[in-house]
Amino acid sequence: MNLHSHMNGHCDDCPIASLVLCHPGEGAELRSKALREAYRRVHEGFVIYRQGDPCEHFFTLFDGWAIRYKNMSYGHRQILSVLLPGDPISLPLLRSNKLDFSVMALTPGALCVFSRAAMAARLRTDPSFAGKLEAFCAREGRVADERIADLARSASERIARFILDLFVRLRMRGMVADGAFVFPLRQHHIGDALGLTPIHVGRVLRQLRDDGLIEFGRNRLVVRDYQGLLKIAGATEEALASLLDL
Amino acid sequence: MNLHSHMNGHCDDCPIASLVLCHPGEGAELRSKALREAYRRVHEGFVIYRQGDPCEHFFTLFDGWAIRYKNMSYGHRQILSVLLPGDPISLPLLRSNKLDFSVMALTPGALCVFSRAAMAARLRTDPSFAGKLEAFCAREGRVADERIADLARSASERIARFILDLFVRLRMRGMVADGAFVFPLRQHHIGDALGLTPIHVGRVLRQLRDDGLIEFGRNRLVVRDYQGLLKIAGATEEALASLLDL
DNA sequence: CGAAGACTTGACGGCGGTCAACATTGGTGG
DNA sequence: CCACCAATGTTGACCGCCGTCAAGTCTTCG
Repeated sequence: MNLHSHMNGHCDDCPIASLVLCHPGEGAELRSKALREAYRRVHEGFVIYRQGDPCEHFFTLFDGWAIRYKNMSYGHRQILSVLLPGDPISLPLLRSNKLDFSVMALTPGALCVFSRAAMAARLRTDPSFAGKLEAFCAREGRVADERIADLARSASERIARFILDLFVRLRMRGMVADGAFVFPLRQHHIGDALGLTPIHVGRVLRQLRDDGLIEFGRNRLVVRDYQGLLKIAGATEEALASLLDL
Repeated sequence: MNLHSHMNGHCDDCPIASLVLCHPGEGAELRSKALREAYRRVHEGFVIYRQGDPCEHFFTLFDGWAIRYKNMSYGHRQILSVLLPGDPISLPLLRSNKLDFSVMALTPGALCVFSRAAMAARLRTDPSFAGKLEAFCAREGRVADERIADLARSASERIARFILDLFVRLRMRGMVADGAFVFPLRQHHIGDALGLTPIHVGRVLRQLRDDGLIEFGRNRLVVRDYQGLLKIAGATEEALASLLDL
């Protein structure tokens, strides 16, 4: 069975229901509130949303990887977060039709598309949805605070954390097998996310590989020594996990 | 008239009503929803909330400066944001009774204290309050994204931005006269906020002063060349202002 | 007057940025 | 099948921003 069979299905059958904000919930009454307007495949490099454009839709990334980024003064771009299957493209889209950042697909993938107006209406009438939205907002706040704390961390701490964050989030989604997962990011993406040059990212990754902590090849990364990475990151397993709780 | 006369007043008479989340709004019906349970003065250094403690209250900082910070591995602390009069101590307190950071008063000040349960109830029954909360959340998200973008900025860019942010926020509150404002932060606070050492903060501040962009003395800072600071920060006046829109 | 805290200054060193050359890979068209 | 090119990653040399350490000044406060 292909993931994309979801295209024709109802939200009730969503294979990642437990991860997403948009799931209508249990019960016949709620089921009628499955508001998905469209299922849309996107190709690698597709700009899902462009900074400043008006937009009347809300999206959940159903499949593939995406980045949320800002264009900075003189060409540089800052990656604000990496989006994985199940992540909302942007919670603020529920309230505003314009955003301060862009979102781009990094791999072929798929979106579930909702009407902003319908989501706003559901927010008013469905208390459990409102509560879920609050939980998602709170989590985004915790994650953002941790990124701000990166300001005082060294390159290797930032990179170890970055890898661990993706590792844990992918593991929640069942996308890790024996420490290994698909890894479509280039070194310049890691640099753009962490404020480092791709060259220095390469140096640190090489060091981590030489020390036996990770392995990587084309489009693939393996976490070989989880505890060792945690130590370099200056983090604990519990701290990492609680960041992502809802 | 002393600011603290608010202690005895009703939220209707709040002098910073336009800035705050907690204001009950217009009309007799809404006025009855002024939920403030207490007005509490705090001294310099008072820990308003300690990371991880359970808490059944929600707070608005009514007067004074405060910092929101995390204790990091080995003694260092990361300042996540500087709170000014009118700012909520923490929006996530509306949903969770435990937070991942602490909040401390930097100067003598005052809090308006609310019951979390009562605020949650108001959130369910008052759509305009829910909308206002969404707006505050969205703004915090924009501000956090800008801090994350600091990862790729130099020390002087970060510091210029930091000063401009405080300048604009204080000006909104009528706390700037002729470019000058009270500035209770020490250099080590700026360092803890931006991931720099206090020594290097001192170097950059001295440079900014020597170039005629700012002046500073004990507990006071003057923005002498707003445009020059904007240029160093790599920002525009509009970008700074729109960050803070509601 | 003594002590603690904040700021300044100078010397030194390392982390990470910059630049250039080169290897490798994958995609495209001949 | 091969030539070509673009994108990615690797390596090495060099350097500058910023961290570290230490000494000294000034203010504030007990």
